[in-house]
Amino acid sequence: MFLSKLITFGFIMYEPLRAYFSDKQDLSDEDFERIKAKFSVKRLRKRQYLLQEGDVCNFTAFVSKGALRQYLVDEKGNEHVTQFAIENWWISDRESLTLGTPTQYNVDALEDCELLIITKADFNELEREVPAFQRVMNQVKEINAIAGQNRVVRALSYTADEKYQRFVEKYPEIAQRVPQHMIASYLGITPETLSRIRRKLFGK
Amino acid sequence: MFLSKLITFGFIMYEPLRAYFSDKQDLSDEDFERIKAKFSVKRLRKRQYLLQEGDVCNFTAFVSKGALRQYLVDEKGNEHVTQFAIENWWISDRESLTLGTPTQYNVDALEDCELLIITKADFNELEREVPAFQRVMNQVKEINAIAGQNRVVRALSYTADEKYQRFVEKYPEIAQRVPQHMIASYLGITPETLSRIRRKLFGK
DNA sequence: GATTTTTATTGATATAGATCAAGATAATTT
DNA sequence: AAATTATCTTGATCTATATCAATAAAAATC
Repeated sequence: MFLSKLITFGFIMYEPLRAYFSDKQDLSDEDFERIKAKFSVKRLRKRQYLLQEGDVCNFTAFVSKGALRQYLVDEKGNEHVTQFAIENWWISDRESLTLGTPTQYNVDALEDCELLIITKADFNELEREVPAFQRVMNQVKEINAIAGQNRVVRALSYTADEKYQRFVEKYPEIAQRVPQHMIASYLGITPETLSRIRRKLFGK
Repeated sequence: MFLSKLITFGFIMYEPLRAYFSDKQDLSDEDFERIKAKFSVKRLRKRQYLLQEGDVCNFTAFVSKGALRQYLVDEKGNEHVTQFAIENWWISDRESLTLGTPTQYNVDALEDCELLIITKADFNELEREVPAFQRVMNQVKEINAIAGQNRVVRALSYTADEKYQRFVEKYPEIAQRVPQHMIASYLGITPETLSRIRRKLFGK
């Protein structure tokens, strides 16, 4: 029993992170140990917050299991989902993290989650001292920048059903795993409209 | 006459770039010389293209004078402006640049421009070898990532006049300098709608 | 397993913003 | 300076999507 717990915490939990890095960079065991040492395990129950509006975000989280959403509440009280995160995604608020300002977002768990958390200071240290870490994170930032640019284009120029279809193509797993009304919110349309789009697309 | 030309090309042209870097980092003359050596001057007449759909983008441009727009043409033939760039902005297509894929964008000059161009290879070299350059460019990327995230939120949750008002607040100079219908396009609204919004805002 | 709570569907109506069309300015080009 | 081209405005209409309201079904909680 004691052994199995050791295995769980000392090994299994970090496997998705190792796989993630190994996939993108040749990674020595030594480098991975230095990376791993900076991450701590955090479990989150469904509905729990990882971050709440007004907090200063001083961490970045890697999702090793589960699903979360980032959203904000506007002046009229409407929620807008800005991001989803499932296994092998990173979640944080870059604006709050970089500038040290209170975040405008909430991040909560849509399922029970297992996260690997690294503080801002440790993240910066790894970037400076472990080149493999820096290279992988630069890749991630690059990919995110590109995706963000494309997302703006789609948000501004696509109709509601084009947006939904592109979303399903791009993120089929998320499309099945999270509530429809949250996808509607992410796409900037109402749940009723999304329901009608789906009826039209998938026959009766 | 010969002297003045030397001054123009050897010195004046690069001043905006030096000021830009000095403003963000303590910069030795030596570092700036290494940076400067990698940039070449390019002049562009109004309406000329810097980049066209289908090209592979292998450069990044710093605007030392003038104004440009990036836009794409969708399947229905509609133009969508995705970005403006004026003095002290960078313009490129990160997706094409990073992935080596043909760009989906066009970039053209809205006024006569003076640009400082650096190739992808030279850019990467400077990032590796001049830490001050790397730090400044990381800052730029960070700021762009944050701005991009906020832009998505605004695109999805703001009404047409909220979008326009935020744009004018955020980019008052661009708002005055570029044609209205291009701003409309950038905001994802029609020129007619923007005209009506302005009438409402600025009285008769 | 009964009761809340969350999620999805459907219909009726309203509305922000698009589209179409025409004319008026303003800026470029010849 | 005349002619062409680009830009902006205004009105009339249309349409995609929102809003409001009710119900149903599924999931979570007691």
